[in-house]
Amino acid sequence: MARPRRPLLSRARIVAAALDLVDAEGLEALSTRRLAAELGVSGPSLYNHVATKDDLLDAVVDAVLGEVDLSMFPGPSWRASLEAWARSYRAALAAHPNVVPAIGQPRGGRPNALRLADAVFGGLVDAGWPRREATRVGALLRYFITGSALGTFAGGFPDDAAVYAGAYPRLDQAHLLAERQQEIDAAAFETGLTALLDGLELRFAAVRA
Amino acid sequence: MARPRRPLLSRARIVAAALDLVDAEGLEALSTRRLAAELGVSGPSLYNHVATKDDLLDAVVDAVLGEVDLSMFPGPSWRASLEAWARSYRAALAAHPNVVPAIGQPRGGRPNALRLADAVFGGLVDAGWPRREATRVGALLRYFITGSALGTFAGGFPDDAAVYAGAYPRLDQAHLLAERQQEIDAAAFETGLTALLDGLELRFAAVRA
DNA sequence: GTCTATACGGCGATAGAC
DNA sequence: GTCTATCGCCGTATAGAC
Repeated sequence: MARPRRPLLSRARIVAAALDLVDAEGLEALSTRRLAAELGVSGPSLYNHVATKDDLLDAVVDAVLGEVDLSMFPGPSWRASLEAWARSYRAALAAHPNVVPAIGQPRGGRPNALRLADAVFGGLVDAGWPRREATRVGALLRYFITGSALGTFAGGFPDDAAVYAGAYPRLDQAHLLAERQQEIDAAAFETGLTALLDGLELRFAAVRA
Repeated sequence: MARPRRPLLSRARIVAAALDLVDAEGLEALSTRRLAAELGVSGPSLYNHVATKDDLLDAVVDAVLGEVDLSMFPGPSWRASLEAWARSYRAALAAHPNVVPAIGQPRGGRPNALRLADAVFGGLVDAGWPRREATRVGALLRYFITGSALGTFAGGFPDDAAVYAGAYPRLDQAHLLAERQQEIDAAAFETGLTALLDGLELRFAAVRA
């Protein structure tokens, strides 16, 4: 084959297939040859639509960010909007746990990351937050949400807690069991989100006074 | 050369050299061949002391966690201890920014991660937090700190903000400049830490009542 | 402009000699 | 516990067919 009458590939199709592959088999399974095979095409063909593998990975991450619901902005209460957004953000990452480790290697050029920032910033400013404060609040919530996703979905303690018995006197076995980790993470996210929003309410009052 | 009379390598020496290499040239520069060359040895020799490259990377991350100061536990005030710990944690990550993206791929087996968890959990319990709450508080603070490090040290928006002019109506140019990002991140960390601790004080009062 | 085939250098990891 | 040799995979550059 040479040039087909209609293109077999497109950036969108490549990114979608890459996300499917990562979801199904993990980040390690994403190689250009493997992905090309999945698309019924030869390896180097991808490079007509994608600059490098890092570029592709960035696009995959951005596709996940594109699933974050932003319909809560604008809303009647900045607190309620932020809370809904945080849960929606976390849910999008939870839907693609294998992608989560890749959020650690950003290279810029993620349109949906900016779309998120724009919506949150705008919502906060409309609710009366000073612009500089709104920037910080958006960033700090993102820190908490992505950090939580990383802690939660990217693995953690090994299953065999007995190895550590005695070495860490304050931790009991419950902390070290992988099965327990999931419920700890869910509860920690909820507790942290509430604490963060409570603290931000205090700040909002102080900053408007 | 065959077997030397005294070992040329040790796990500790390998991990230290790997951390130096990553600090100096970034994560991508860390290959078994390159690291071996740095140690004056042949590539496969490393495998006598390290199981896989992932094992090595885990050990490098754990070495950074080993630099986190924990002397604030136990302390007179859980809030002050937590605040000092958060800053010390962030400082350790800031000292090794190139390692930060690797915290997203944990595989377990990081003794210093458990050492941190043990100290924080113990400090909170001693201060009167119920055990289940203390577990969550330790986790949620870790989320915020690591998420913040990732957002801060692992790169972000591209330098050329003009590209995005108009597409994201609520963001002004200040958000998009890389130089601004550092001060935004520092301020967001401080704001978030204060909000989190304020919110946790409310929770502490409620939980003890 | 979009595909194919081929090729290069580097990678993580193993096998076996000393 | 180190060496050398080697394997199979990787990202991707290049050249050519249509």
